Amino acid sequence: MRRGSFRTTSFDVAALAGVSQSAVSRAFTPGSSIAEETRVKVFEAAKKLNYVPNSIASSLTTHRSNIVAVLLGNLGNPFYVHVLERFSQELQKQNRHILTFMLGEEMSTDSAIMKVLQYQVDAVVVTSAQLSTRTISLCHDRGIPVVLFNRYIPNSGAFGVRCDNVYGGSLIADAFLKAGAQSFLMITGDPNGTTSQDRVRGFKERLLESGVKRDAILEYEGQSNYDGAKRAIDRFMADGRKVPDAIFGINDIMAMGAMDALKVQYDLRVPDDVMVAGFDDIPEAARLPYRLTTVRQPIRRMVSATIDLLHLDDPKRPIEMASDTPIVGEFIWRDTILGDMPEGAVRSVDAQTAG
Amino acid sequence: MRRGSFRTTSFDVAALAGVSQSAVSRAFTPGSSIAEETRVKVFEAAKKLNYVPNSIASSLTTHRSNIVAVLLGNLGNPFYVHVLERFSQELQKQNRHILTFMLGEEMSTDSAIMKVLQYQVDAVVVTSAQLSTRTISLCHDRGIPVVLFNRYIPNSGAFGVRCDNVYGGSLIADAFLKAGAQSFLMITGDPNGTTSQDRVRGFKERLLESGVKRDAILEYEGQSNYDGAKRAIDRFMADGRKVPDAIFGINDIMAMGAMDALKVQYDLRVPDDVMVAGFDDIPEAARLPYRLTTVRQPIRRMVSATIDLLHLDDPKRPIEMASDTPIVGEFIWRDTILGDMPEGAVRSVDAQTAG
DNA sequence: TCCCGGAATGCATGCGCATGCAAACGCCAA
DNA sequence: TTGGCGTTTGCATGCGCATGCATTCCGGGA
Repeated sequence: MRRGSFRTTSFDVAALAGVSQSAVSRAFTPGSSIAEETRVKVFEAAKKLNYVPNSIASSLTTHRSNIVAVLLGNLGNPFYVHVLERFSQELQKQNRHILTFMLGEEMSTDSAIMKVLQYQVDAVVVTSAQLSTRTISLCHDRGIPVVLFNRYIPNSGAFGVRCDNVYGGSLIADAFLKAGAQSFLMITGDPNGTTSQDRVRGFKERLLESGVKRDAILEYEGQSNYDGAKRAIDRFMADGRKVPDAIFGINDIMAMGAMDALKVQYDLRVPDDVMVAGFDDIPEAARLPYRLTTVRQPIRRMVSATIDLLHLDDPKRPIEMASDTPIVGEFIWRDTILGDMPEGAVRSVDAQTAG
Repeated sequence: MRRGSFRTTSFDVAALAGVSQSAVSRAFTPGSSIAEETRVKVFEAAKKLNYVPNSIASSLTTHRSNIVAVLLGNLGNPFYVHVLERFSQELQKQNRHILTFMLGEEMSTDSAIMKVLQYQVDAVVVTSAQLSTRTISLCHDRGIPVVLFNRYIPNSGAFGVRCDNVYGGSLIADAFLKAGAQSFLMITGDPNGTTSQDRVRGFKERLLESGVKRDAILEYEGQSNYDGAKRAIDRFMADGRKVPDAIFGINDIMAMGAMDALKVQYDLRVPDDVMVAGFDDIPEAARLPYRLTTVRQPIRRMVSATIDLLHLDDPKRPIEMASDTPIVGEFIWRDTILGDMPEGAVRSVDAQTAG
């Protein structure tokens, strides 16, 4: 525990530079009142001693940690991997960093939030997870903004950033209808997630509106990942159902799982034997064997919007209820639906850039 | 800034419980000397006030943050996504959490390490990134263990946890040879990474030993992700090369990219027209359209070994040089190499469990 | 020459908790 | 009843830095 070699503090630097500890602190604090000359002296001394300011100590006085907690529920869906990557890049630009919490059997959302409070993070982003309203107010009481990414909690007063899933679902329905589909299968994910619910609703309602009969629309549920979709298709086939004209995978990774199962196991051609569409436009959906028609969730814009809502630069601002205006996603036309591109769609050869 | 409602401290709890602040602190510190009765009183008061201990303040005195920094270079390779997930789960079991650093153009490894030092993390795990030996000793000087995951730095005195990549490469070579391949293409990744280098070396040396002529082994380099491999194949084809008997993708995601390009763009059948193998055994490699023959990196074991090396529970222990014994991976036999399974291989229908 | 104002600096203190030390307490044996 | 020991408790202090306030310094204007 020798001082000086083991744990260098601002006092050590101050001594070497011949200034006070406050000066050292000021030298490392942008915008504080210090002469350029002094700053240079301090930096030189700091360099000699390999001094790095201790942000733990700094957080204790400033009440800012420059850490944002991100709760992740399902990295089995690459969408959230791209989201995480994007968040990290954006925040790092602002000299902020991410404390990750992987939710799962061993870590519920609420227990994660308790950890989050301990760590005095500046804000919390929640993706693919349920959250109780009580938990949210626990954060708000401490002045910690919480933003829900890609979901919302009805009647909770807490909103978030998301894509217009209902509208997106209806776009897929339109495209299938235009291509002449008459029987439909939805492969859905977590039934408690508003994301899946809304997409289903938008899709189904549009079909029904257009005169499709209720029993021409089937719904199979699976875990929200590749294998979940594959298994849903297996169950569908095992039930002896007739192959539908069109399958809507509630998200791209599930659409991909379904598509592979159909092609490899059941020897069906896409889109000739069965059409497929997904949702998200993850970069993987643009890959050669898929070329999946989908609705793009604009990751970059959504992440930026989320970070804006965090008010990281303006912590004293009271936490407001974000306006609940979903972002409208683009319809991305690729190769898994027959016929011509509908009006308003985008023909996309390339993947959405995640990086 | 009203006290009590806005920022509840151990003093507030102490007051309500009718004990001293120390008692509150002890109540929340496992193993400290406190009567059960007192602990209960404290917990009750804490609950009433929604008190959560401030781990920033606690870290300041204990010099332990229970945070581990993980530097990630390339989430474009799902291998590292699975690794991150696994690390997070393992550490969360120990009540520790991950501060992520995404390396890239805007964040070099060395600048990430500077941040890491600021945050007083308990340890650092580095994946898919170069690291200067000076940087490593900067951490060691502060008593922060650094473990390299899946790479090593020759002659640096710093080791890490990795798979025996040379041996793994030779296993692939053997399998190709046994299947009668005579011409070979390697799709390689980052030429500075020891991982890619070692796999290439093991593969190539075994081929040369077995009498394959040097000009029957080609090497095309690409970015270490799906598209990088696809583009490498495109270049290979554009160069007018004859399709080789066997292609070794230096990791699974590149093998998958290569395979898709071959099948979809060049209408080749795998393994009939060209055999393919990868490395890692990411869960994606087991998917239906790939069924990729590969060498498994045992993620769970590797992550556990890494965490052990961190000595998180025993911080005073001097940082030792880890023994540089690479873990031997299993050869996973699936469908992308012709003929029979070589001795010692494992026939694997299922994916490696990442979770 | 003197005075005033702004910039730069240092001093002292507090952020919230952990912990060494001493005091207080309870219990049992003598 | 008393002494002694082990267990609990509280007090006081420090972790490393940020910051309000007082002080010093310096230059320019009168």
